[in-house]
Amino acid sequence: MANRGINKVILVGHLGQDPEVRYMQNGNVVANFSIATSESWKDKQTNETRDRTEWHRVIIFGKLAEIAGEYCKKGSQVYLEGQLQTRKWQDQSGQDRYTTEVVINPIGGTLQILGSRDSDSHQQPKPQTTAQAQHEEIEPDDIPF
Amino acid sequence: MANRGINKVILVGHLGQDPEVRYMQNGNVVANFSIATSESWKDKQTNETRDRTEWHRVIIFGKLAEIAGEYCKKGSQVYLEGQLQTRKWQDQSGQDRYTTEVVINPIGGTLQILGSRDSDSHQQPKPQTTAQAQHEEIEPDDIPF
Amino acid sequence: MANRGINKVILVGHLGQDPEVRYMQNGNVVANFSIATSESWKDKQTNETRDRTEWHRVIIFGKLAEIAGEYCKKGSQVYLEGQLQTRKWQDQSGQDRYTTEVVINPIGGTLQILGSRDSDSHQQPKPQTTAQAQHEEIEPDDIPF
Amino acid sequence: MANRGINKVILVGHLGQDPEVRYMQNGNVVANFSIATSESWKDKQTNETRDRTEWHRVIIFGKLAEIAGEYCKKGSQVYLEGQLQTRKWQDQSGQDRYTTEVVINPIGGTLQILGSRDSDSHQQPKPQTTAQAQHEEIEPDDIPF
DNA sequence: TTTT
DNA sequence: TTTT
Repeated sequence: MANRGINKVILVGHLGQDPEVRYMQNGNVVANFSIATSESWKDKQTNETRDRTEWHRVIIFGKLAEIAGEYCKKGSQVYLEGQLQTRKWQDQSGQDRYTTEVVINPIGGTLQILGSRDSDSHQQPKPQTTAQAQHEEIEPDDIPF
Repeated sequence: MANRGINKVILVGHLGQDPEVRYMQNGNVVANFSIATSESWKDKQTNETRDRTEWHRVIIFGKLAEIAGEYCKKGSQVYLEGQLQTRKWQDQSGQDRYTTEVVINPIGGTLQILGSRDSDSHQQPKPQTTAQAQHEEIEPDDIPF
Repeated sequence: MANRGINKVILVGHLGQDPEVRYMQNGNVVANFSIATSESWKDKQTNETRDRTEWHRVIIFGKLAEIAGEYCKKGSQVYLEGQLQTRKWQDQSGQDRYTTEVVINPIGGTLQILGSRDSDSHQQPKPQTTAQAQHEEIEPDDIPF
Repeated sequence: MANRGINKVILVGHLGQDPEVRYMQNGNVVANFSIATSESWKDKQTNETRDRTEWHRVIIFGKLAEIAGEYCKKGSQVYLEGQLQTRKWQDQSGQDRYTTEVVINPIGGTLQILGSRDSDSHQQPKPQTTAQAQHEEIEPDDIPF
């Protein structure tokens, strides 16, 4: 458990679709989704406003995957902390291909659902959906949000 | 402009009060507020749920201070990136005192207002208030949120 | 174990003194030290190079405290990840005082010793001393650096 | 210049090769290299120590690219902060391919060369080579490391 | 002093 | 595919 180096990704963005959750034979849970981060800037040459959206493939393991499955949906804004991982696979023609994903593990990873508070009127309080868990050993009744 | 070391703070929390904005004689703008971050956990000994809220003093300079003044208010949820700075001052009795603050400078600092989207019903879209600027040289009309 | 908000500090700097390590009656270990982060910049008015060093009080719990005690010393360069915590105490005159520290807990916290490689000549490779542990449950023989 | 979302990568690792630096016709500078981050852990099933090295493609623009070209080399340990970007390209057969890179821009990006201090003997202090620049507008003589 |  |  000694590491050499830091491999950390921090994203705040919106989910492009509902998470896909799979329950493994060994009890593990895995969730997948993509989230978008956008930036816009004014092009100094043309004086036009330009825009770029980046999509990030996110894969979550363990308790946070369950939380994602239950509380995140298409359009949810989340804060997450994970690490970069590039996976090798073969396409139909047998060629090597690589896909880079942001992996959120129970240890060191974080997921929080943001927002949930009506920003203009506070008259209608809603159930808070901000959530976080950082550890596999959490008991289900530990998730009070 | 060469640095030795990294001094970085990342916070997501809610403002405890409206930002206090001051316009300096030299045109600089400074904004102050405090934000709360909370964590709760189950005490393994007593089996009780416990809770701790941490308050952080935030001071913002430049364009981001103006944005804070205009778009942040008490209760707003924000993402911010700044650095730790401990300031020495004298109390009434002349004794040295120290206060640690999170300073957000135009270069390297970030402020984004989160949320603004109704998390349950998407029927009534609201004006987006998520915002960021990272650079002093931004023209006012560059802030489109 | 649900949290509201993110409270994260990332520092890279050098220790100002050897860590002070205390072993508690309950078996817990706590280490303290300060680390310096410096930045220098050219003052645009005076055209002089200016310099500022910031000192951060760090407190470490658990296995990472032991690692700090054994492998960090005055002058060591470290990467660390912790959270801000402001502690209230009373001075001799009974007045409330506050001290802000960077707390590194076994869960979510990180400590890595940097360097160890001669940056000028690569002829004499040295044993790598970069290290990290993020979890209390680490067995002692798991720390191979 | 308003952004929606946070896209941030923090890496500490060693360069796999000397940086490749290209000077563009318009005066821009671009540097490329890969850096490795490693983690090891004990497999709980087999009780064996396992190891995984992740390689990250890094691309740097502007002044930091020049710094990388001059001061980084194969084996250098660096701290860097950038953002994820996935680039689409066509392979020889015309098929779409995607490559994810960590992009370090002058604004918001950071590069620091770590180490430079002999970790075992402190008798012979060496010139500090830790360095950082965060801004395009830096004059060459601003880089004192 | 926030938020749920 | 998100969000404003």
